[in-house]
Amino acid sequence: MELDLRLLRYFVAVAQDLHFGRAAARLHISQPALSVQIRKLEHVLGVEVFRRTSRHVELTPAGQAILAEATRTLAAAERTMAVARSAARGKPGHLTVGFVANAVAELTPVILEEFGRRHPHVDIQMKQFAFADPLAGLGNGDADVAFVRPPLRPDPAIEWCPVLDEGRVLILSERHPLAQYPAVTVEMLINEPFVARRAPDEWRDFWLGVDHRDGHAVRIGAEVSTVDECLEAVLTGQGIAFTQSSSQRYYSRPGLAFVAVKGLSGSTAAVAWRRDAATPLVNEFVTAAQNVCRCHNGAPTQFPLR
Amino acid sequence: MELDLRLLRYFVAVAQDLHFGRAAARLHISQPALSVQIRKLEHVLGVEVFRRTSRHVELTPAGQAILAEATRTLAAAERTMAVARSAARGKPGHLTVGFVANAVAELTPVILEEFGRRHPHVDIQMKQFAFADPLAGLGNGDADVAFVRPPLRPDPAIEWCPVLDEGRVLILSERHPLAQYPAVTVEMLINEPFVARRAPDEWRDFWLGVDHRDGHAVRIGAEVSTVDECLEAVLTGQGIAFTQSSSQRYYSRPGLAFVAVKGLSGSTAAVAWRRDAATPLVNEFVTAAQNVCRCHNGAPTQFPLR
DNA sequence: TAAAAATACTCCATAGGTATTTTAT
DNA sequence: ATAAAATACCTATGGAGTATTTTTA
Repeated sequence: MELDLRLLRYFVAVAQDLHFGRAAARLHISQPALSVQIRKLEHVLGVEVFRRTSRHVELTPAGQAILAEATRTLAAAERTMAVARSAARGKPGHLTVGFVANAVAELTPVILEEFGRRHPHVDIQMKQFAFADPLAGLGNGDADVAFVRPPLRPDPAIEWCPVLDEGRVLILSERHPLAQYPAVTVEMLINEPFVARRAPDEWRDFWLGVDHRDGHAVRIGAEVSTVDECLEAVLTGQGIAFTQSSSQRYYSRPGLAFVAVKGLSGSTAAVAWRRDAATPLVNEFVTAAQNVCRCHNGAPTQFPLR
Repeated sequence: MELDLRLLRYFVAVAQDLHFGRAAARLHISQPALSVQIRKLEHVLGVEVFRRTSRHVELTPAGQAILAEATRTLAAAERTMAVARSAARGKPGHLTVGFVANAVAELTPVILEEFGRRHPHVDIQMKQFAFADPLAGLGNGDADVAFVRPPLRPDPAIEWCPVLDEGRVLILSERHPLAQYPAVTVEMLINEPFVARRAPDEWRDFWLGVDHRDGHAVRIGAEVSTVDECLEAVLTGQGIAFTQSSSQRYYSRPGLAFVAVKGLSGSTAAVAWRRDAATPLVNEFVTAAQNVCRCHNGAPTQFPLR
């Protein structure tokens, strides 16, 4: 019997949820169908990948090792599709650029244009990633290069260089009492419920402003995975949140208010890449990003807080 | 519709043969089934991958770009299977070691033992490659590290370090008149038919001794892809061939004679790896190879011609 | 005109659905 | 007692086979 990608997709889904029913729902198939396919995968691979009871599902050690490879394989397949799409558009080259939220804001199109001028034959695919993956696909090869925002878990395989420094501001419903203030302090927000980003700890904590709370625990009003979910939660009054100041220009919408926060440290946006996948194209892209950033008021670029 | 590995396997097979009928035979399916599946792949990818008439099949530019990615994807899948097999044997680590012919001869088991002593949790899979791939799987990720034999086409992604130097000798049928000589010169072989290895030019030419023929063309008696095919061709008198002298100890068999060749340059065996996939395990393996090679009469090890 | 790819059809293996049972907390 | 995974059984999509037609060098 032969391995096929469907089995790997199903495996990864279950590994993420550790729950057959929810994974099945996410895959748009029934739970029994998923159970059967996972058993088939285990037969093909010759190992149990999950240890499961009716109450608990967990990866076996073998499953953990296989998960890493399965993820890479699926990324390679994704890449094959991406290259095909590019080729279909008559572009022999291809570069997938990962990003989170609004990438490097106004600099994004400038960098793409700069790169495109030098490499007209390369098709660029911008691919957005949820907060859960602050490395924007660099971790498993889903992206060749990415616009990310530190803090990132230190990883010797990943290299990055800052492109843009900007402040952080508070977003809240315009009906919230604090929305009237021209500026607030973090102390004034200690007891406010926050919208938390579902992300690795260092990232989640940074955006909750944990370093500025003097050890006070955070009240969590909602958990979100994407920018739009975050704004939705803020608009419906489930909580408030910090965001990079460029959000004012990218995500402004009726009912949403932005307020300056005194003393709050800023956010850096950076271009990042894998050391072990630094192809000439990737290097060129990084160079383009650096050039653009140097042209805009020194390096890295600073946008005024409006 | 979703991509699946079967389509990629079929695609790669046709791309190799550029002939639907022969590829289908190699895949153990019928020619119409293969035609249908390739069309399905083209539909999934959204591009024509082959330009074909009833007389000619060739890759389109898109097909070429996609072929490279498809190969990588299949290699990743292979690797997933390999890791699963290792995990099934209770080994959390995995390393695929590519090699051609008899690798680094007597040093091979010594290196494996040395590495195994330091990394008992790692499962090593030795994988042999035909002459067509002198990089022994390093090119597309089929191997993590490999025992190869220069000359290799210069490739900035590949690094290697010599492990073993040995002479080259002549192999021929023992019924061949020259088999009686204690030694011969290349001049004596100018008009002899040779068994040629199906391999990239630089490799093929090296093993035909082209550099020692003063521009004289080589008569080709047979073309072969593997060591055993080569020996078979030599035994049946289709031609003679040069080989590394350790072949005498690894491939000696009834009817086969080995004769020294005066003035013929030697062959170097080396350990090689990809710069962009130099994981700690790979580095450790290379180190083990270097240590072993240093322990055996200086570096690289020299075996006497017997 | 001959070799090879494409089409037309038939069949069956298997992915996936629904209904139900088993199991562990 | 109950949530969740496994089993049983059924349906239908589509992969592969054989026979045939179309195409081009």
